[in-house]
Amino acid sequence: MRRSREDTAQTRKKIVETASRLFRSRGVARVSVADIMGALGLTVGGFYRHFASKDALVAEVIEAASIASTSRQAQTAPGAAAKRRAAALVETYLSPLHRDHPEAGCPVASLCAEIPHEAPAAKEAFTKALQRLLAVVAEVVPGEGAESRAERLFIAASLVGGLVLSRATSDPKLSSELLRAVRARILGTLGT
Amino acid sequence: MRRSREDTAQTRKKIVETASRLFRSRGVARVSVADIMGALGLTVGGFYRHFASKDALVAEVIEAASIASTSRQAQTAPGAAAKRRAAALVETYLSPLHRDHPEAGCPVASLCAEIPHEAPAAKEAFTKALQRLLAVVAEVVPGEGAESRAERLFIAASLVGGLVLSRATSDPKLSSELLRAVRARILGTLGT
DNA sequence: TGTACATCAGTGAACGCGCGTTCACTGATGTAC
DNA sequence: TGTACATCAGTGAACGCGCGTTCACTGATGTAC
Repeated sequence: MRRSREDTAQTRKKIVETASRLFRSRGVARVSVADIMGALGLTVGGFYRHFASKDALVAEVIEAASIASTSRQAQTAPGAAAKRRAAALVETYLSPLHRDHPEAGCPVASLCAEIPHEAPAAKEAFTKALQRLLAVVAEVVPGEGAESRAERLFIAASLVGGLVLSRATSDPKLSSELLRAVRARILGTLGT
Repeated sequence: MRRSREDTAQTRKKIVETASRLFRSRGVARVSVADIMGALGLTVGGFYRHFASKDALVAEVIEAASIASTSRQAQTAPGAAAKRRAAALVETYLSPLHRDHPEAGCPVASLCAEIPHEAPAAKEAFTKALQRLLAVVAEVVPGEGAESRAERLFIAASLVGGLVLSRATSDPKLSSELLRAVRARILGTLGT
């Protein structure tokens, strides 16, 4: 039966949040619309009152997860100097906690290899998510020139590459070694 | 009807090669057994004369693709000095050609984000593939100490991260910018 | 403010479809004598 | 070397299953008077 406007808005929000966690932990292709609705105690049919298709949800989820995770990151140690905050960013991003909890982590890292096979809307949402990640890095590695820009692109690539590889490795020793090495080297690059 | 031993061996080899291309370009979850057999002009049923399951094929494909792509890389400029060869490796790995042709490229980069959701055998095959990639980097960035090891892990993470992000971006300018920046920075790290 | 009615969030069953896997069957290949 | 037979690579249809999406239906909510 019909629900109140607040209930409707809340259901929509819950669908996005649940899908966001599921997509990041299990991948877009491995999570069905029924999985998402089932996790909320709802049935599949109702999904289409909120979204035109699964593809539409994917694009919205990427944006929501990206905004949530970058704004969380941007709030870390707001008063501190750039270098100190850079160290905090790198240590958080390449932590065992982040590695072991993709469902609450950076969507750029968890979805990057799946994106080339997704619908155009998802690719565009991902590109914006990557730009948001670059903006977070920019708050911590400021500078106007091409050199600073290149440094930020490099740091973003190293962060994502380090995290993704540490997650994919079945050897726990190699996995922590990767996190440690990439952390240390990025901080070295920054002269910290 | 029954085929000769050579025919049988060749069919098996073709299944692995075709799956290898398809998995790298479209992802494991998005390629069906029927897709692979169909691409060879065969029917699905015959697949199970060669492999116990799709999972078994995935593990074998990761190994085969990894061996093929690292041995190709190891043969580049065999006589040259390490630094020269390092530059060649970085430029090949982070080239627009490699970005635009995942089906013939590094399986570590094309499969890394899908691996956490695959069967254990695939995860182990991937870990070995990553170790092979590290061995290729080691030929070009030699050294015994923990520092050299950390440098190689960092380079591998940057290479994979740079390639994966350049592939996932729908903005062509950002994509080439990423390749260029990561290339330049890795070469800078190596003092080239 | 009270009432009659239109709206629409969510249900639950159904749709066509493609998936991984199985299986009885075929006939050329390989082998034992 | 020649022959009789067992083997098995590949066929094609079928299996149960889960997918994304649709739809007639329900009844509480929102709205128009």
